[in-house]
Formats: sequence, structure tokens, C-alpha cells
Amino acid sequence: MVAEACGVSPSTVSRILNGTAVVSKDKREAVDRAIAELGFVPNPIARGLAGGRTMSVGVVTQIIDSPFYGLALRGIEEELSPAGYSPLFVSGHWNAVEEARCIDVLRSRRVDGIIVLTGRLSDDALRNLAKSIPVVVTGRTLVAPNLYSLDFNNFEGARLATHHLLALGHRDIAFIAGAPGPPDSTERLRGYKSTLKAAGLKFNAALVLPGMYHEESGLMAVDRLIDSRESFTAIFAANDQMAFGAALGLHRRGIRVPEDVSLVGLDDLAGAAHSIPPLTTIHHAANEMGHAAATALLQLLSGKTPSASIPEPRLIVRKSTQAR
Amino acid sequence: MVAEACGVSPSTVSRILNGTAVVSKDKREAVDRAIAELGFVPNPIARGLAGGRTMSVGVVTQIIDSPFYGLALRGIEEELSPAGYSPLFVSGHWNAVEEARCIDVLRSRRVDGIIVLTGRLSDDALRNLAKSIPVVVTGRTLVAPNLYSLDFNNFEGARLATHHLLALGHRDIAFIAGAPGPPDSTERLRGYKSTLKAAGLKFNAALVLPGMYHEESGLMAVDRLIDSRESFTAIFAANDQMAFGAALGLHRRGIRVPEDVSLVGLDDLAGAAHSIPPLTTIHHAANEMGHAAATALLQLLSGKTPSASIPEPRLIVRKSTQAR
DNA sequence: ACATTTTTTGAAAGCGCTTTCATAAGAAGC
DNA sequence: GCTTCTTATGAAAGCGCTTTCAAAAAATGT
Repeated sequence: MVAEACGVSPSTVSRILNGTAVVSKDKREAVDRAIAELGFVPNPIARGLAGGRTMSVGVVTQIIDSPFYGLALRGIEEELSPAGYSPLFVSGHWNAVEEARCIDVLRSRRVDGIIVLTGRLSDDALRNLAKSIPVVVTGRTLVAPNLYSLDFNNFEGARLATHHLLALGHRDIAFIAGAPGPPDSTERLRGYKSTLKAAGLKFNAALVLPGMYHEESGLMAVDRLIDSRESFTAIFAANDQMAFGAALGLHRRGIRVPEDVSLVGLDDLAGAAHSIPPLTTIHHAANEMGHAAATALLQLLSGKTPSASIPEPRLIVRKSTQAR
Repeated sequence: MVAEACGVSPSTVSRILNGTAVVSKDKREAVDRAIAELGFVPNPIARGLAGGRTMSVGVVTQIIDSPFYGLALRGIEEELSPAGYSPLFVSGHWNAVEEARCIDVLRSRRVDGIIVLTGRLSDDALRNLAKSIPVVVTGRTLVAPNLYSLDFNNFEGARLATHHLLALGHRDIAFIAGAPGPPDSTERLRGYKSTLKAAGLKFNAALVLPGMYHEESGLMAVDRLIDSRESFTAIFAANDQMAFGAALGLHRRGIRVPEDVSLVGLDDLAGAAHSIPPLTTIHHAANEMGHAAATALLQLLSGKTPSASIPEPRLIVRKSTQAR
């Protein structure tokens, strides 16, 4: 260790670097100076080996280039960097087996903590993981020691969207659902149904179309909807990407948005403000979610009880909806 | 080291694990069995410390959630994972100072190599970096020992776009340029100008609008263009994001795409196929670029001379252009 | 059968840092 | 002034692996 070339022992330098113990003023200053002069940079690898802390946290995302989760990754990075931690991103591709493999990689690299963005892992698998390493997971509500979960209020998001359309006078509101199974999909569907019911409208199953959360499925859903000859004046898509697909589908059939049909999405992706027409949607604060997840993990790592949470969904009215 | 509990020395186990030297068959089998039984997983951290190789490569991207570079990150990950390497992503935010800091972080983490996605670092800085660690850089053409560069043919991309518009009969073609300075911007502008010239058209500086590569700047460029009362029948935007913004700007003014004005982008982002109208654009193979960069780095790491390259730009005709 | 070369294996020294543990030096108490 | 309790500091032992280096074993040659 270079810095001891200034007269003190490596232990002392280490103590100064980590603030592990009190060191007399003069020594501290001497070392600080030496560090500055030598341009010394501690080696996190060695630190990790010795101290068990690698100053890196693993992030299991699903698809590294997802427009939605990408924003969350940014939030995570923005929060971790100032704290001296580096994120290690791995992609699980919405596949429990792959996610498990990713986690093995992260553990072999001795990350200090793990953030899992939604994913397909079972709750039990996560609880179990938390026994050996601090974990923060988004997209579910889960309580366990050493584990913190951060869930978006999908139900409320869907309620806001549906309610907005209702308030504009729409009665025949179609819903393009997300892939069935995961809680976010079922919650959004539940929010849609429940809001309809609260408004005294009867639920029409023919207006609910299956989707896969990507543009293409939104487009196909609209095709199917139109072909079914079911009448509708508005569409709520379970996410923005499907809303974009739906908009294209309507456009192809010569149906104008919002003149003929109103359209609402959910997520408020970066592109939503610049689509044609600009999409009315529910803001899902991905960036803040990333921040919150990272903050929570940092708190977990320092032994505190995390308290971070993510903002409630918010309706963003743009140009794809209008009163009928 | 657990595996030596089967009767041999740690050196032997290490040799088997790394194939560093020949080991007699029986020992190898005994060790293999012990490894399997004990579920032993080598610790890359310790490996890194001891052997100098961490099996991780640093990737300097600019904005982790960029739709274009995101795809490249995916390509990198897809190539690196099977080879046992993990990518470490850091964001330089198009800022040379931050990029330099990112590189310090990567080096302190002892990555085995570095991939720089374009960025703002000087060529010299990269050449210098390559003296101490293998480097692959995209977005420039640079030759230096231990360094491989992968450049997209921006000139040809711009030529294809401009030529397409010309072939459709357009004569007054506006160009929304990217931020001035970086070679990709200047090359695209050069491609546009040169193609115009080759067609015997005179270059009209009033039809070149400054942009910043994001939607908002495309929108503003169109506003400025319309307000200038300069006549035009087509727009070529230096990237898809600005094309989206431009489409919105035209839409707001009641100008139809492609009936009144044809629009071409460049990049072929995931959203281009589902925008309204679907955007005619130049395919810039980001994913392949990631693959190529990772492949090249892997070759550099194994002492070979890289030969990877990225595909030539390709015109993708969709619905935003038509003959006039 | 013995000397010589080649191959296989183990011992030991780090990689760069953290962290007990123990010692030396001060502060406090009688 | 001498013992006892606190600090401040250094020595040394790892963390889990790779890698010289040298010794032991095997193969080859004469």
C-alpha cells in the first residue's frame, strides 16, 4: 500500500479511509496529503476480498433496453453513484430460471445487495435470497427480514385512467390487458373492472383484449376489437407501448384519435409526449422508483429500516382523449 | 479453498479450473467430482485480485436509458455473458469529464477491458487509455495498438436517406441536424449536402436546422422551419427521435405526413415501426454494433486481432414518405 | 542400471486491503 | 507517584485465489 510511504502503517491509512476509528489530526493530514499527491485510488476488488464489502450492488432487470425499466435503471444509478456504489446490471428476460442464474452471477461477484425489478421469481425464492443478502424488490408487496418491497399502485393507476374516460362521457371502454398472471396485470384489470362497476356500468368481457405489453400486441388487439364489431368509444391500454400499437391500429383503419376514439395508456414513457397524438396516460414514476429502490437498499446496507416509497400514479392529460 | 479437501493441493485445483497446465487424469476426475459435490463456485473477486483478471468489462455508455444505445448494451450483454464476462455499465452523460471519471471507476474495479460507446473523450485520451487496457470504441475511426474502433457509416446513411427522398421527386429537402461538433453529426450533414450536390441541386442553408438529437429539438426545428416560410416538401432528420418530434410539429400545424411532407429518420429505433405514420428510416444496427464491439474486445483480450465490423446502413421504407 | 531430461505436483509467496490483537502512550484516579 | 482505564497505533493474520519455483516422479537415453 503506497500511502504508508508517508510514515504510518497501512492500518492507520485504512482507518482514515474508512473512518473506522479515530486517528490523530497530524497523521490524518499527513496521510491525506500523501493520498492526494500520489493520486492513490483504493482498489475495490481488494477491499471486497478483505472486508467482505465490494461496494457494488446487483440489479436484476428484465431487458436492458426496455423503455420503462431503463428509466428505473437510471434512477438506481443516479442514487448509487454518489454513495460510491456501482450497479451491476444483469437481464433476466422475464424468465425465472434466467433470473436465478443472474442472481448466482451476482452472488459470485459478491455484490453487497440486490435489487430485483419485478421479475418472475417466486416470493419464496426472494425471501430465501434475503436470508443471505439484502434485497429490494419492486412490483410486489412482500414482507420479510432483510427484504424491502416497493410496489406501484396498479389498481389506482387503472382506476384513474378508467375514471378519466368515464368523466369524459365514455361508456363503452375497451381494455387491452397485459400478459395474464403477474400481479401488475391482474391489478390493472381489477382497477378497470372495479371503476366501471362503481360507475354503475356492467362489465362487458368482449371489450377486454389480451395483450403482451408490447406495441405489436396493442395493434393486434385493436384489429381484433374492430373485427368483433363490438361498439366502443374509448380504449384503455394497460401500458403505453400497447397504446402506441393501438393508435397505429386505429390509424390504419381510418379511425381518428381522439375524435372517434379516445385512448389512454399507462406508464408515461418518454415517447408518450411526442407521439401522434400526444398520449394521455398515467404517470408511473420509473425514475423515482429506481431512486427509491436504491435508497432502500442503501438503508438496508447501513442497517437502517428502509422507508422509501414510490409516488402514487398520476393522470397526465394530453391529446389522445376527448369528451364525447 | 474447499476443493483441496479431496486430497490435492490448491495449486492443482487452480490448474484444473483454469486449464493452466496438464494434470493427470485421476486427479482431475477426483477434483471434478469434489467440485460438483461441494457445489463449489470460484470467487471472481479473489481471482481478480490474484490473477489480475476480473472477467468483467467496463462499458461507458452515455445515458443508460437511451433507446438507441440501450439496444447496443443489449448486444454487448448478449455477447459477453456466454463468454463468462459480466458488463459493468457506467454513464458518461455526453460529457468528457464525467466519462473520464467513469473510466477511473472502471479501472479501479479492475475491469479487463473497456468499451466506449461514442462519447466525447478525445481520441488522444482513448489512445492513451489503450496503453494500459484493451479498448473498443464505437462512433469513430481510430487506429492505435490495443484499441479497436467500430464506426457506423454516417455519410452513407445520410446519403441513402437523401437519395430516397430525391428519388421520390422531392427537391426541397430540409435537414434537421444533430448537435454540431461530433463526427457523426458532421458526417450526416456532409452526406446530405453531398447527395444534393450529386443530384445537381444547390444547397440551401436555410433548410438546415440545428437539433439536439431529442424529440423536443425536432419539434422546435419544424416550428422554426415553418415560420421561416421557406418552402419544402420533405424533411430528413438526423435521427429518429428528432423525426418523431418533427412529425408532431407538422401534425400540430395541420401538415400531413406523408401527403404534404415526406419524413425520413435515421436509426430505426424500436418505436419507428409503430409511430404514426410508421417512419421511413435508415436502419442503424445498434444491437449488432454491441455484438461487434463485445466480440472485438473479447478478441483483443485473447490476444487476437479483432476483425468485427458493423453492417452498412440500410433504407427501411415505411409510410412517412411518398412520391410527390 | 544409471544419468539426464521431461512432466506432474506441492509449498509458499503474494494480489491490496481490512481487521483483530496487542502494545505503547496518555488520561484519570487514589 | 503509582496503578488502572482509555485511547492511538502498529504488527500480523487473513480474504480466496493464481503463480512462480523447486522438488518429486516418471520417462527417455545410453
